[in-house]
Amino acid sequence: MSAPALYDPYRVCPSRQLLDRIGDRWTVLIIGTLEDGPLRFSQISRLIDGISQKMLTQTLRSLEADGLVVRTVYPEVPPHVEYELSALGRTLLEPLEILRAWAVDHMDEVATARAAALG
Amino acid sequence: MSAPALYDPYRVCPSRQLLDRIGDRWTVLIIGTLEDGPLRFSQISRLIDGISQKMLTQTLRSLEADGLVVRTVYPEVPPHVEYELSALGRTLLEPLEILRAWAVDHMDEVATARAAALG
DNA sequence: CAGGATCCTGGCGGATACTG
DNA sequence: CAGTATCCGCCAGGATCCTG
Repeated sequence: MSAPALYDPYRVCPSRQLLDRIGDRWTVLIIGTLEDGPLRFSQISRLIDGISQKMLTQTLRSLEADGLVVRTVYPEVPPHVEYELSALGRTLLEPLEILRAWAVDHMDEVATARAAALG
Repeated sequence: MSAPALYDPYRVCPSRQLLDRIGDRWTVLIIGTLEDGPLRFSQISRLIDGISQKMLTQTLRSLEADGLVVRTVYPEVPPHVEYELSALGRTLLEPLEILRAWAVDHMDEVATARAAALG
């Protein structure tokens, strides 16, 4: 790193970081499950069919590091860990809902266009 | 494909497709450049510093196939091709702006949390 | 000018096995 | 229960060269 990068996408606009955050395959799904309250690791795992435990752990850790999710460990045997949205994380729910609404309203048009593009 | 996939993320919720669409590194940036009107290939290329010509072509083709962008070829020499947002594409601007607003308002908190997570 | 075709690499993410 | 550790396939995406 002799010189600063001429092009650092993370400095172009702050929304780039957000898009990286929510663009991955699991983040939004996990946030969705936590919308109604705290859940345990195994509960999230069961709610999101198809997620590997590696990716669940990894994404939860990342969400925690970003301050979007709070992780609470109850010192019991067997272990009991709960995850819940932080105040910051909850502020993200509304933008995501708006995005979801757009998808519900327009993704059939996208699907139609895509199908037409093939024919 | 002897049996249908038990877990097809594309059927879980329509917003998954949208997130795949806008989650990649270039889609939103390209849509952003087209917000104020049609542009030529080389103009977009110059506005988005760091994009390879392969990814620009590929993403534009994909946006066109999804009906979000309209591609117009003017039969001239040298070639003249313009890209602009479709009506459908323009409806996506508002949700994206809301997301961008969230990023502007809160990404510093995320950055702070992330920094604290390291120490 | 606006791409098409190729080669190549990093790292996302799945599978599996093991642990306190 | 809630993870950690390891191996590995796949492909998004960059670099490069070529063309109508």
